[in-house]
Formats: sequence, C-alpha cells, structure tokens
Amino acid sequence: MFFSALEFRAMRLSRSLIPTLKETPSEAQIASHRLMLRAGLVRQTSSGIYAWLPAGWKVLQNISRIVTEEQEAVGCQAMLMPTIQSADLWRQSGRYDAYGPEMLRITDRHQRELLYGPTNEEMLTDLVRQGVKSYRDLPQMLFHIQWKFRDEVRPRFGVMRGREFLMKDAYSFDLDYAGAVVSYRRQMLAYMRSFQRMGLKAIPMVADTGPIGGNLSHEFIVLAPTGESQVYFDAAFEKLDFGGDTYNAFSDADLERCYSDLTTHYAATDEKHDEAAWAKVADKREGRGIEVGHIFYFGTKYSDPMGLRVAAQGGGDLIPHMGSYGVGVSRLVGALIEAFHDEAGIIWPDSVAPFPAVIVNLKPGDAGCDELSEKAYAAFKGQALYDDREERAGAKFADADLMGHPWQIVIGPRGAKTGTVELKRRATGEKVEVSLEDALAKIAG
RNA sequence: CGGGACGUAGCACAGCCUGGUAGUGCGCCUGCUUCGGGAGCAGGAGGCCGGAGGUUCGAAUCCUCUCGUCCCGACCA
Repeated sequence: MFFSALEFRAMRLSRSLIPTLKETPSEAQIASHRLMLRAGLVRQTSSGIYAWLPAGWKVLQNISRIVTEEQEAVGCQAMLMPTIQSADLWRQSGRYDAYGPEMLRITDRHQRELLYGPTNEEMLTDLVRQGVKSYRDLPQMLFHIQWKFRDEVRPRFGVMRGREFLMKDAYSFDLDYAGAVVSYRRQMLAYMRSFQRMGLKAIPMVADTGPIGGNLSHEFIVLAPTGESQVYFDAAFEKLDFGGDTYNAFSDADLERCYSDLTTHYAATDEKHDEAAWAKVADKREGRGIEVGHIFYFGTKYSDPMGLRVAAQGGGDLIPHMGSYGVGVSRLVGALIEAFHDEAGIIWPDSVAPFPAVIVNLKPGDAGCDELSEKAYAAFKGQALYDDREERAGAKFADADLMGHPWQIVIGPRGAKTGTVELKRRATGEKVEVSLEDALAKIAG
C-alpha cells in the first residue's frame, strides 16, 4: 500500500500559516500576550478582538474538548445557542436596561433591537420554559461553548481580557434549593477535573453573591507566577486529586465530600483576604492567580420574572432554582501560557498542546533526513508538526522552543544514517539520542 | 469613564524640534559560501509617513479635525 507523509500536507510548517515572530509587537505587555503573538497563535483584528490562527485554534479546541468531556461526565448536556439575542428576552428579566454599555446593542434592518450576547441566562430560561412542563423533567443541566461579547472599556492583556471571548457557560434547573446545591457541587467537581487535566492548579475561592446571599458562589483561580492578583491558600489544596474516581459525580456523599474538601480550607484573593483567619492556617501558601471560572447559584432570579413554572408533584406550580457556571475558554489559553512558559517560549502541557510533537528536519533535501522525517511524520498521521523549512538549525530550535511543543524530534544528517533521532522534552530540556521507534514509543507512553 | 502616550515597510524603531524627492535593524526574494541553538557576503523587492482639511513655492515634519491603537487608574469571565 502506498502510504506517504505527503498525504498530510497541512501540518508541514513550510505550508502552514503559523507566522512566528522574532521580535515582540509593541502592544503586547504580558508574557502570554507576547508569546501568543510571537508563536503565531493569534493576531489582533480590533481592540480586544482576535483571530485564532491554525495553531491557536487547535489549543482552543483542545481546551474545549476537555471542558466538554468533563461537563458531560457530570451529566451536563452539550448544546449551542446563538450569539445574537433579542432585546425583548432581556426586557423580561429586566436586564436590558440594567446591563450597562458593556452590552453591544444592534439594530437590524427592520429596526428590531438585538444584542450580541454577553451571557445566556435569559435565552436558556426561555428555551427551558418552552420545553419543560413538569417536575418530572427536572433537574436539567445544559451548557454550550460559544463566543461572547462584552464591550470592555479597556481591553488588555491580549486574550485574557478581550471584548470577544470564548466561554463555556452552563445552567442548571432544579426543583428546589437542595437540588440546586447538588448541581452546583457537580459543576465544582467538573471544574476541578477540567483544570487538573490541563495541568493547572486551580483553587475555588468564595466570591461575592450580590443580592442573593449565601455562600454558593465561587471563583476558580489558577495559579501562575504572573497572575493578576495575590492569592492566599492552605497547603491542603495541593494534596487534592480529582483524577480517576476519587469523587463520584453521581454519589451525593462523594459530592458532599468533594465540596467539603474544597471549601473547608482557607483560600482568598487579596481583596477578600482575612488576616485573622489566615493567622490560624498552619501550612500557608501564597502566590499569584488568574480567574478562569466563576460559578453561582441564584435561585429564582430569572425563572421567576420570566415565568418559568413547572407542575409540582403535589399539584400546583413551582419555580425552578437555577445556577450558572462559566469557564473562560479563550482566557484559559492566556492563563495556561502565564503558568507554563520560560525565557525561550511556551511550554504546553501535553493535554492542550496544538501538536503533540514537532519533527525538526535539520537538513531538508538530504535524502536520509527527509526519509526519516517523513517516516516520523507519517507515524503521527499528520497530527504532529513537521518543520520542513529550509532554515538553519538555530532558527528551527528557537521556533520549536517558542511554540512550546511538548516533544521535539530532531533529525539531522548524523543520526539519519543510523535511524537515530534526538528526542527533547520541552518542559525539562532533557535530550536523549534514541531510535525513531523508541522516540515514538516514549512519546506515546 | 478619568489621566497619559503613540500611529513612518511584515516586526521594532529613527527622521519631526529647525519644512526641501523617506532611512536603519530584523524579516522577505535571488545568488554564492555556510549549515546541531535565531550565519556571512553581494544584489533586490517592499512605504500616497493612519485619514481629511489647512498654512506654504514645497508638509512625514507646522496647524485643525477625525479614526485607530496602547499604557495607568476605576470596572470586569
């Protein structure tokens, strides 16, 4: 059978739109913004609005996939709602006027008032209102990953504080407060699993609940040395593991234990920092953090005014209790880079890297190098990046480090003769000379 | 929304004060030599100097307006 790497043209660097930059564009101040531009992940098209180039789009999709899998694993249904919404819907909840100039308002050719959605509580409440009639239909938990727009006065930090951003937002509908608490805890677990899979250390911190009250609102802060706010937390958080079946999302006891593990220890950002409580913490940790998620329970704030009612078990109606749960998917790209980079560039965790590996052909045109490189490339079925450019070795190494591929398979004329490659792990800098087969096995394992 | 800057080649910048046919480095193209950590030499392409008015014989440069972008603060997933 004829099988050649030529069939996988798309990820040959010489044929790809991954424009790396040697110098930093002057608008970029923080590390992640600088590196995203330099590594060719994004390009700004307007203030706070970015185009995601091929490599950046892959990262966004990888994060979305992890978030989707973990949402579904706790029983949350994937769906997709539009970006454009009707102003009428927002008038029903009273938010059309309450929401300030951050909301992008649009008028169509018929002078109908529309808006580019900054969030979707109203829309989903409306959809549930149309489809859910009985207590038997509850609980419901749904999410989508969709572009949002908030007309920030001052966009900054690249993708971390853009106007247009990709967000996972989930909404839960329960019969009562007790049910809403279970949904809330499930989301909390899904969040911890998601962030752990991305290699991030995330800590839930109590957030303002506004007029609703109670303590059911948490911000998820990801630790990164260059984070925007100072955070204080108990070292107990470092020992928590959300992988495997540590906590069963469908066991009330496990959910309660999970919630307890996440909320009994001290954790606060500098705005909420309480010196008295902090003094009692035995094993203290401090660091910088970036908010990447926010979840809250808000009862009947939308269901009530929008007329969402279901038939109750004993007759009559009841008003479902709701919660909503956001993850800044595009912001996470920035947060990940803030957490994982060095002087040379990005250091992608394997789970979100745009490419599992880069194959660096040091001498395109050399029969031995080409053959071995194509063989390596074919082994990845086009999923790896193949640097087949006619560049000097130094430039290729610099770009490979900048783009942050977890593994680098370096193929030069020296090793090509014996089928040996140099395998470099980006995170540690460790390099070994091994056969291509061994290199592939090591990457797979 | 208050305060402060900046728009000159793909990127980073100089030139502006003191008007006179637009420059440097990197990148890009061609050739030769190089070739395992962002090479050297030679040649070349690429800019109505953000836009519109105005002053002037003449405007990147001076004046007015406008659009865009960034930084600090307040605000925020």
